[in-house]
Amino acid sequence: MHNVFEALNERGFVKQTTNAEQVAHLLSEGQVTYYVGFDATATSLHVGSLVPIMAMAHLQRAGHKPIAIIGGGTTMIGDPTDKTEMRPMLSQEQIATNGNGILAQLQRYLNLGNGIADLNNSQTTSEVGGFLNNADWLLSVNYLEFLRDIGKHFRVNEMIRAEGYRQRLERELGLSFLEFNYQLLQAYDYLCLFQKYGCRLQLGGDDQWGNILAGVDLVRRVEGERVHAVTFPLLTTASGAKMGKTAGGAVWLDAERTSPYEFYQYWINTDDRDVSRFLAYFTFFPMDEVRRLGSLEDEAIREAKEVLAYEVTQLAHGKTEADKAQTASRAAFGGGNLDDAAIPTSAIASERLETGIPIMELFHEVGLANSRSEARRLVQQGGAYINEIQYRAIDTVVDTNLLEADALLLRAGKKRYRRITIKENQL
RNA sequence: GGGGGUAUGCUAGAGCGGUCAAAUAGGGCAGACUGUAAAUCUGUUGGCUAUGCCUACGGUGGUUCGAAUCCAUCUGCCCCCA
Repeated sequence: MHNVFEALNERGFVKQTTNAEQVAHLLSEGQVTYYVGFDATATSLHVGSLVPIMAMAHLQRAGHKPIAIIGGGTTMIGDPTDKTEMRPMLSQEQIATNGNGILAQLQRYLNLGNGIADLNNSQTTSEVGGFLNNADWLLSVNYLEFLRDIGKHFRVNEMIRAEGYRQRLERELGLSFLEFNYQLLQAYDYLCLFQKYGCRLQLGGDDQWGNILAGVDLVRRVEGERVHAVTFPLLTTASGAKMGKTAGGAVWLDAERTSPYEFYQYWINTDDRDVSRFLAYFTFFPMDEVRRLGSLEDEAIREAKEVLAYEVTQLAHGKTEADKAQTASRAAFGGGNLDDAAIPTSAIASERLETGIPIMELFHEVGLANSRSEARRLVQQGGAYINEIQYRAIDTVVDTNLLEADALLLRAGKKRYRRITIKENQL
């Protein structure tokens, strides 16, 4: 086994470790079971989760065994690190549903075994990996036992020294007892995973460092064993924005929420300064290649962006979708024709077009504007195009005269396209 | 348990009882310039059947010709004391 830890480090995945040498040693000695926790608040992960996912994938490729857990139990509490708001409490069914969606996405990158998608019955992991819900062990926890067996290992004065909590306290934000306990539960997860599956390495975002360390300590105190932790740097784009956020909200891995085309576009629009980092994180290219692409400058860097976008899209959605997205993208921005483009399409009843649809209404209806007023502004400001012809009159009515090959190509601003097809009269 | 403070649009944050759909900044969107980048400049940024109408300034109820602005009460959050 070559040294995966070095590889991860080189790619920028490592922010903090319990002890770099020991972690490297551990990973070079034999198969290591490692785990990462994922948020189960939605049915889909978004691109922010790609960092842990890719790190897990690198480790699995090196022969180690991944366990992904979703926080069915911890979601019911709310993580204090998420300072802005308490996470919504979700029902167990909801979490299970979300979990299934998330598992499907993880499986594109990892082999988590099979037969464990059923979260009601997830207490097993296969040879290659596993997917667990921490509700399995947290829900049955007895408060008094928990205090006695787990709680006694935590020192409050130590806990409040942790950055996350300290900030909360110093900035006078307040911290509920409920939130305060989050750390114990997360630590308990690690202990359970160590006991049942021999898990010896936990990975997570750097904001989780305190919680993860608590788990490391707990295992040492209860079992007298040394387990490890590695955190990832928290990604922001060069312009300071949170990774994976765009105007339309988060960039999801689910094709239903974020189409492969939009997904591709997100990566194409990467800030120049981020290209090389992102190639290291989000593709499997050897570092030599990453460095080569990352060193491109000025216009040539678009080549690197295209490679990045294609690769990431292919990983998330498969080759077919990636090809389609790339073709569509090239056509839309390279001047080619758009006929076979994978541009989001909406259908409109033919009779409505015969009557004529006010342009504002059309743009609003297909989702290129959030309201008619917004559509009106779009038109007035010269951002509305139909078949690449700009329309600035708000009283424009779209009817069958504008059809080209039985379709309309709408464009809002420079980048957002929507194809309109005709739907025959409804039955 | 007692006392005090605060609650505004996506966010932060102004706001004399009328001229407040609400200053300003950030963010978003559009335009110009570009490389589908960044930076910069300009415009715009609640909704609608649109020179007017509706909904909004934590909830409810009052005072008033008129309230985001005053009063009462409820709720949330914060601070001090216990």
